[in-house]
Amino acid sequence: MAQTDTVTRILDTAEVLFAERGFAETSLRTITSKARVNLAAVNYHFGSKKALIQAVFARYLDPFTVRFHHALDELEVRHDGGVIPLEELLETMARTVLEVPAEKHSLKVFMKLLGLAYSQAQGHLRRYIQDEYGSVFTRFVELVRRATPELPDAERFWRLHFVLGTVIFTLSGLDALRDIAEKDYQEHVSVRDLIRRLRPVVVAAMNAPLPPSAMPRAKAS
Amino acid sequence: MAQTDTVTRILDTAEVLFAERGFAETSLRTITSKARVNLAAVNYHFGSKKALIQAVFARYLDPFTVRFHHALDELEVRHDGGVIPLEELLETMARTVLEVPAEKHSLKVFMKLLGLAYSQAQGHLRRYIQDEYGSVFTRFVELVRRATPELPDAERFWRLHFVLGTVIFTLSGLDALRDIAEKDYQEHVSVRDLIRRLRPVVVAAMNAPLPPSAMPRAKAS
DNA sequence: TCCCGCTGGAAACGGATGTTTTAAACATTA
DNA sequence: TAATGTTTAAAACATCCGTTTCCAGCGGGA
Repeated sequence: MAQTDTVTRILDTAEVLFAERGFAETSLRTITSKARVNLAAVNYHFGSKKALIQAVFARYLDPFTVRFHHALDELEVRHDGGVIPLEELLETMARTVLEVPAEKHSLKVFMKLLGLAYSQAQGHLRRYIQDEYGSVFTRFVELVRRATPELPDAERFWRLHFVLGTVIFTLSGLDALRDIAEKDYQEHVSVRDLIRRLRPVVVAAMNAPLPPSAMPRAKAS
Repeated sequence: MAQTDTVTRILDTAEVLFAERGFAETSLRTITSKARVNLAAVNYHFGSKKALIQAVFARYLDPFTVRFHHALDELEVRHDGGVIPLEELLETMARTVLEVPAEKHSLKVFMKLLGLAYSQAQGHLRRYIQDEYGSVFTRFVELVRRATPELPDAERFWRLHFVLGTVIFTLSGLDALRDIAEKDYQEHVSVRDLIRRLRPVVVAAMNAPLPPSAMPRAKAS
């Protein structure tokens, strides 16, 4: 290893550039020149650009999943197998998301990447994340199910994705929004401020009254 | 004009391809060949690829803004200059969004495009939309302000973007989500179903209790 | 000492991209 | 008819892209 490992220098540079411009708009030449490594190094170490993209995500998601699993284990123990309140579940998730990048990466970058993973077509990425990290999400959803027994399954499914949209959308577009907010309201917002604002909104969204059932033909149950 | 105008044939093809794969991932050659139009036609009629992208958005946003302005005019008249309830404002916006593409374009495409406009870096697009259509949004925000006087300005700003995230995120990723939902819950969801589900959630989110003030120095409130 | 596997550097490969140009046909209108 | 705007065709342009190749250095093990 030189001063810092070539591999990590590539990853550090790539994640920032990807977050700023997207995947297709970031060339390997831009990455390698800004990282001061050889162009061939990416294909040598990762094999391809797609693999680089996945590696960037893995560096965030791998520690996230183990931490989140641990946090959920702890939560289940503390509640003795009983139902865990929704607020605690959301709180735990938020805390874990905050902890992981705090170690040495940027939360902003992490969120932008998540936003990109959803919006950019990049089929391979969605599949990779689904296959590699789907199980944590499944476990979380099951716990949320027990915490909100009054919600029909389909309704809970959609609401979870509603709030997922809120979080990813807001945090991934944070810079632009923050600029407007600071200009108009002379108020500096940190990511933690945002999460504090997010909490009551998310809880209220999950607990909103059910919509009028508009099934074409009502059927029993 | 031939069978259908070359310009509209380009726009029709481009908007679908852009929505499916994103801007950078869609080449002019793909567009023109699928539209059965000459490659040079795009640069002849629009000048550049950037201008094509903006034209695709303009075809949706131009009729949207005039309709939305009219709807807001009507709403203000009906309430005699008084305060318009939040529910009616949201309802009006939803109705307008639904009406515009219904004429001859796809709502799904429209929503995917909006999602792309936010997520894809494409600085020029965000600037174009902001400059060209910012005023309607400003007017809407001002009406929402009067409808929610108890909300601090900054809080309302963030909550509006929270729900904006929910809507755009959900509707732009609709296809993927719908596939999962139908598989897991044997339930077909139309866009209108989704909006029905969205309404109580959005209202609850806007009316959520204020977060604990975490200002560095607490001030009486 | 020789050899081998790993890393780095420079260059080139093959292909795709946005754009421009030149040319000829076609349609519409004055 | 003449002029004008539109469309097609084919080719070339200049870049930029991801990827591959070749070779020089380097390390430690035989």
